Amino acid sequence: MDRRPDFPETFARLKCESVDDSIFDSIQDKMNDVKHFLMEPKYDNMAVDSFLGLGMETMGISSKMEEFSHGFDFSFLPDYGGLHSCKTQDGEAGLKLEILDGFLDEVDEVEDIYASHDLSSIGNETEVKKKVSESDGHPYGLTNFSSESYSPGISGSIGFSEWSNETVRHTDSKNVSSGKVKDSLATNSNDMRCFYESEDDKKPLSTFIGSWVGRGKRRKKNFRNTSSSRLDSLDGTTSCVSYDFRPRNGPLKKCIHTKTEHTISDDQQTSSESEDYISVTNRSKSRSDRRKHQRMWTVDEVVKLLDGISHFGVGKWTDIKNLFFDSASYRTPIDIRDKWRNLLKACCNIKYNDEEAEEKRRSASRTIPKDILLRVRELASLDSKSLCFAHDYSRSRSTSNRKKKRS
DNA sequence: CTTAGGG
DNA sequence: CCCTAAG
Repeated sequence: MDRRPDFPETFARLKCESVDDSIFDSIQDKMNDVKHFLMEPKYDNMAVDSFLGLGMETMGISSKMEEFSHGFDFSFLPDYGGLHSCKTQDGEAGLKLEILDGFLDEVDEVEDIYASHDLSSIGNETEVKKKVSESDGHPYGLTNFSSESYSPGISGSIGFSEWSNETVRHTDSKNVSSGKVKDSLATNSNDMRCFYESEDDKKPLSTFIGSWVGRGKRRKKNFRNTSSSRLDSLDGTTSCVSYDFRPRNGPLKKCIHTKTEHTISDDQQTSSESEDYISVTNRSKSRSDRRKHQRMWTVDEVVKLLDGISHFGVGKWTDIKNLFFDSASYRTPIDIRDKWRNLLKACCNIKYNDEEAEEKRRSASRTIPKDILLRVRELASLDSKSLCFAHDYSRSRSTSNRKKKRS
């Protein structure tokens, strides 16, 4: 055996490092060597062996595990058992691959955080997506061309082709492969569904918060009748401090305040105590509490919404949700309907161009691309109810303007 | 259960 | 985003 003198130190150092994330960091270089194996399922065992062997061949060391592991304690690998069990059993190998996938997913999610944190940096987002699709071998390339790329297939018959051309620019016109894959995309609803599912994860940061706090329980009816109301909606099992990172003009400080108080009180307060807590803080937290679970709508989501409306029509919110937001469990049909309503309002602000609308456009609808607003208007013009709403909305707003001016 | 409307 | 009423 031809062990190099520095070899023990290498692993001694490795062992000394804390278990949580540093192990992965240490072996990440080695992982690059075997990355291509991870992409090919048929190399599962090889991949795991190479991964756990830490590229011994390249270090000039025998690849025999028995020899290699002699004298070294690999128990620092959390839950992995010894190396012996790792290398032979398929089930365990699968487990390791899952763990690896988990790591990669984490990388993916973190990058998504950065990507979606700022809507204006869509260019960066596509960059990130490219990187991810390169690094994990998952067909993430699908996300590189946005839903606009096939929207002519659905909405073209209604005449939004200029919209489609317009918006491709917003997402990923740079992607070289985009056109090629786009051609291979059939536009029937089945393929469309797959596409949207793969396109799911443009997650704003609060997505993860949402998945922690569990939207399902929140939807429980009559939960207000329970003694501790929403404080118990987390079921006392939360160990994560929820935090809302979405960009906002409002009092973020206040928001954090109430949330940390919640997490403190969740575990220990009895129901009567929390009742007192509610009565004390009800007034102060009522506003922020109401929108605690708010999640920013990404441009892509709005596009999906518009595609859905042009596909099913206004009012078919459940259908739109099922087909276009199936993977986005946090968007209920009601949420989608509300977003459409808000889009109509934003539309009115442009349509009726008075001073206040100008003001509002700068603040509220500033983040909405103009082509989206154009498309909203076109869709609204096809729907009588939307037209009524827009008309009523603008009228009520102008009357309130008049009242303001008189006083 | 789904949608519409108000908050 | 939440709640409620109506179909």
